[in-house]
Amino acid sequence: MSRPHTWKRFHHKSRHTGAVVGKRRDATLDDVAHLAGVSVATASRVLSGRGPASKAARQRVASAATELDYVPHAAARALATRSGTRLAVVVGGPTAHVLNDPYVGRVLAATAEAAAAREVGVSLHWQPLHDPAELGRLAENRGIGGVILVNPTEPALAVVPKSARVAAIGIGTRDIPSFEVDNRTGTARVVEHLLAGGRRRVAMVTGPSWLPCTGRAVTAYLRAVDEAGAPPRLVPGDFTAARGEAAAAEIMARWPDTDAVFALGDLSALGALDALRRAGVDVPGDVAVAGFDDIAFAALSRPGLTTTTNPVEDIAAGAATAVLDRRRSSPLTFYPSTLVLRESA
Amino acid sequence: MSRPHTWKRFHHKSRHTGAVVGKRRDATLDDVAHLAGVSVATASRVLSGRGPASKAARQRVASAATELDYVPHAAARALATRSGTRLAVVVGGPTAHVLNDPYVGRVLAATAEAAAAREVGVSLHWQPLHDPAELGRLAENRGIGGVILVNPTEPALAVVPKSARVAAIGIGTRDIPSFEVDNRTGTARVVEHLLAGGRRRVAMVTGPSWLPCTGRAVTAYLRAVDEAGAPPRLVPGDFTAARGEAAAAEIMARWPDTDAVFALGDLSALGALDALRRAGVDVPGDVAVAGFDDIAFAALSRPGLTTTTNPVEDIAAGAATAVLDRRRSSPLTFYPSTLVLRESA
DNA sequence: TTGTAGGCGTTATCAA
DNA sequence: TTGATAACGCCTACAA
Repeated sequence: MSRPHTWKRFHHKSRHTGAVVGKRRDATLDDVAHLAGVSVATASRVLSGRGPASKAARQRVASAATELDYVPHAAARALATRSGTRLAVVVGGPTAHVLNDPYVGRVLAATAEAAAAREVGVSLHWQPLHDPAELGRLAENRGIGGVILVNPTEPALAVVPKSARVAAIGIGTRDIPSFEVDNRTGTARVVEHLLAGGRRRVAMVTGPSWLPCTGRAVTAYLRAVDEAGAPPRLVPGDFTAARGEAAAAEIMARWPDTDAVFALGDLSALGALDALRRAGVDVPGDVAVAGFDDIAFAALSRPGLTTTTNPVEDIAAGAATAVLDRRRSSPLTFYPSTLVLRESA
Repeated sequence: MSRPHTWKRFHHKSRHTGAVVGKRRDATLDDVAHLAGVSVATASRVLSGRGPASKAARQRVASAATELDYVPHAAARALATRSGTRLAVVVGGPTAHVLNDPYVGRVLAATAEAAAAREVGVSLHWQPLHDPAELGRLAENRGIGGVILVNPTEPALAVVPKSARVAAIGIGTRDIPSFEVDNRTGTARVVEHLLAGGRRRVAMVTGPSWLPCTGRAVTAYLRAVDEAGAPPRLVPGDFTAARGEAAAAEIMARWPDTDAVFALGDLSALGALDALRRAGVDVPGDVAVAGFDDIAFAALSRPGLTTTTNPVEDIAAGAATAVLDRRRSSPLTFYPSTLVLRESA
């Protein structure tokens, strides 16, 4: 209970008054253990939550820790536990330019917040399509405690070691839990809304074909129009505004009687909307336009863009906490996509 | 040169062929040292770049390291060197909502990329205005190797320990190097462009008053209009589209002969543009509108928004590398703001 | 210029 | 349930 050697008592209550205080050594596990009158081993068990500890010990260690304002040293813990010190966010895409996508920014910010709460950092990486070598190297990196795959491709999923702590957004496998926008339902809602508004010939501008979620949305679209006895009208897209413009022109040339355009991705929808209006088409009078994602500008465009809003931050946070807490989560978690009605449809 | 004990030779060339390989222990400094035939100390000196080492040793260690595909264990290094394992991005603002700002996403993504190259992670934090206590705690956290302050306030700057490795974006001090958009020049360019286009009564919608860069831009605006003999017309703003709308109404009510509106922040500019058009004002015929920042939607709006583009990613990367490399950089680095001409002005 | 050895702060093993 | 003690992988006096 008492130490044979003198112990430099460590105590600094209410340090953070806003003023710059003299730099003092931060509290260490030793400090906590001594203040609580137990061994470091016991203190460690209590604070890390693993291993046995008596009610009494648990109590004393806990109060000692708060008393000393103890914060575990992340690096030391990572070293001892071989757990890695950061969470890698790996984004699949044709070029490194995807890292500048606002969507990636949202995912990264939410991930970083969740990670910060657990004393871990985040790093950002680009995963070239069809070249998963870099991903393998990343997953093996000892500094990396977990990986969040954003829009991975099949080959990328295949190369991730089964041992790694991984979650995915966009598509997963049996071994890799994934956190998804329920864009099947989201798409259905949009198409149903268009049909309910009296539109009978609804065309769809898809997303890039390599993106798994594109397939799910297309399927949902085809099913919805089929059930309504409406003709399927598909045009490939890539989420860009430019492609949306071209797609709209293509649609009106090929099927002049089209009365609604649904684009997977708001940028494409806005591009289509713009192209239609420039061509003298009244939106939503002649043709309704709807998008997907509810980016900030959807509310700012004139007319406002009817679209679907997705809880990207929740999804990213879910994936991050699943990885960080090593939770064995269900292989597939869907987050609801909600229709947002504006003037365009 | 030779070890007394048997050494489990560690060697795994070309592991990363894309296939899932059997998990093998990663190369450690010991492995490198042995392969190079030197002590760990020497290997460490060579690889960390500090301390003396003979040409020969340097050479052998280097090739051994690449041969073994050696990557330093970030946690171990951080532990030994007390350097921290992640970079904190701290964003000042009225509410935690600022963390969802696309601008923050850009900064974070660029920072995370720069950090990833140095085996460190990034975490994201909100700094409430006028309550720097949390910042002090953060700067003391042993896990944090550096701090990047985004739009800090004066009290926040004051509380950062001088010892900490800190850089700022938005405003700095003598001790805290800052990396800035040259929005004085940027503002001048915009106003000059408006004047050159024949506009004589240019109103400005400012940014939030607590933001230091707002002051710089306002000063530049006042100077530019003064030099042209034009009347100063200032209306407070907060970067939001809603405020831009209200500001436009305010401007036209107060100074009906205004022929140009310059808003600090594209969202406000777009809001103003929208309000003007709804009020039957022709843009740019009657009134020109210009913004600042060149957000994605500036190009998508109709008419396209004339604005200024800023190298946010470069700025963030500059701040990050300055902190990570412990570079003693000049106290103030400006990045150019470039005029982007579109239809609105 | 080099090597030996002692931390850095936690966790985990193994007796007690 | 507890407490020594040996890792964990790297850095760095210090001595050679």
